[in-house]
Amino acid sequence: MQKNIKNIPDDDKEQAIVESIYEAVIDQRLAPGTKLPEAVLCEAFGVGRMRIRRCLLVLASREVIELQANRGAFVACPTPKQAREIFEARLCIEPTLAKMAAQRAKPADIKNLEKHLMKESIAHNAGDRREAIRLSGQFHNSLATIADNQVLLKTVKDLVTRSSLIIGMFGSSGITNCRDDEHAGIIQALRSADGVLAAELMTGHLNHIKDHLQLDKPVAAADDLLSLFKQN
Amino acid sequence: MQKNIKNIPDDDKEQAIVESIYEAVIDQRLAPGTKLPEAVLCEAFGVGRMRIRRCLLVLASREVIELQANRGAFVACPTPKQAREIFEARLCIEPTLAKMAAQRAKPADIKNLEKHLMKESIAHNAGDRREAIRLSGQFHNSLATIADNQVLLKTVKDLVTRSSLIIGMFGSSGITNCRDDEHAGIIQALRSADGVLAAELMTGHLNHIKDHLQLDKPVAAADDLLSLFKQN
DNA sequence: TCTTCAATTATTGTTAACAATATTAGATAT
DNA sequence: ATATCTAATATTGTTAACAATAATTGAAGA
Repeated sequence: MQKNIKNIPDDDKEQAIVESIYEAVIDQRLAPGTKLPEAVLCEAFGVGRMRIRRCLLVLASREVIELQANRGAFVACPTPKQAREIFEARLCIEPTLAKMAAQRAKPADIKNLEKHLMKESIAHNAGDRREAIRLSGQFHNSLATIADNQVLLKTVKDLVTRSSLIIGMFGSSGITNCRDDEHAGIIQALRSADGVLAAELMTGHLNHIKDHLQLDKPVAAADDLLSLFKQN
Repeated sequence: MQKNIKNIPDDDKEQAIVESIYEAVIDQRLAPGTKLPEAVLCEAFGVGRMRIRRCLLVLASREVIELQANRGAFVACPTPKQAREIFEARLCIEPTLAKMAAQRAKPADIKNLEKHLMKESIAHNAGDRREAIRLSGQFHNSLATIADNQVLLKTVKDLVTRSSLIIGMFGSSGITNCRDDEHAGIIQALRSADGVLAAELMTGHLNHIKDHLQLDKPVAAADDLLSLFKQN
């Protein structure tokens, strides 16, 4: 008889906390270098210190935060070198991923992407930079989802998250980073199941983002945290 | 003044423990499904339970082991679906990585690879399957090192490690999985700085490995694995 | 002999107290 | 006022005891 194997108890809750911090990083509500004190996070998420510490360790293992001895957790500050490596990794992975997505996209997938694109466009026109960044990251994750590969999805998700940090540190503040018309082009390539075109467009797209970075630029500082997570 | 920022105290030791378990998985000294009791690991590495638990969490976050609620840690048992996704991910990443390596390989890199290949050949001829698997995994990591991209290195390392688990579960026991002559071909491509060829050869190489898997092999259910490996 | 159930044992998960370290605040001196 | 050193505070890291759960054992019954 098949026994129902449970994961770590309240793993769901911890996963939710990790996810919540991921989201905050993607949305740039958590700037690079922000300190994440255990006590504050315990308060914010209403859990014990042990849980928070586990979440922080997972986040550190994904290099979304950095742990310093006896000093605590800080949102990661990617170096220019790391930024180059991350975008190089994205250029290595995502074009092929786009190709895979083009080969596998079902009509429902295309429809979802179109819906997504509209949201992007709205956020963009409304000047909601934060939402625009969030959605455009989500677009890249969506391709991994369509390609139906959990391994690559997780990898891309980490890279996209860290890209948000990079953009936060090295991005020209005035310029939108993911141009939604480029996303539109990729969707069009998926629609016509043109994998090679999708890959080419993705390469160009990532290069555009990368080229708009100023990889020699000073850093920003911290915000207050409790209010950020408090509305649970 | 540049302050010497230390990481988590004895982070080195924990990293060594994690690395040690990685190695054991790669070498197939730890079979899929093997239970990893905290007490045993504490004894083996001479550290407290807290340390071990942190290590296990990191390993779980990399999907090298699986944590089950109130039951403990087990070496991961990749499913056929996961196996396909992992090799698909490798096919997505490593050909491009090989291309990058070909563009960046210095003479010293080539020399190291040749030395490595010789070791592989020796292990292969000696019929030391375990060592052969270990070395051939290391070959793939070496390319990531030559490509000089830490992000991709870490990703590939995880994929190679999990590939060892896959080979352990689905591999035909008689057949060597990484054929060293294919490695030799890739090295030759690097030597002549032919990135496109290196990528093609890598694609073929990974496909060969994948094709030698029997992904519909009767695999013991997770529950049965427990009793299968109970050696305590 | 094989099942089933209960009691025991072993293992994992959590908590709270404590230790170690870093940060802050305050006093003193230049 | 500024800088420096020291004491006080706050935060992180560790430990050990305890709680919760699963695995094992053994007995009873079919």
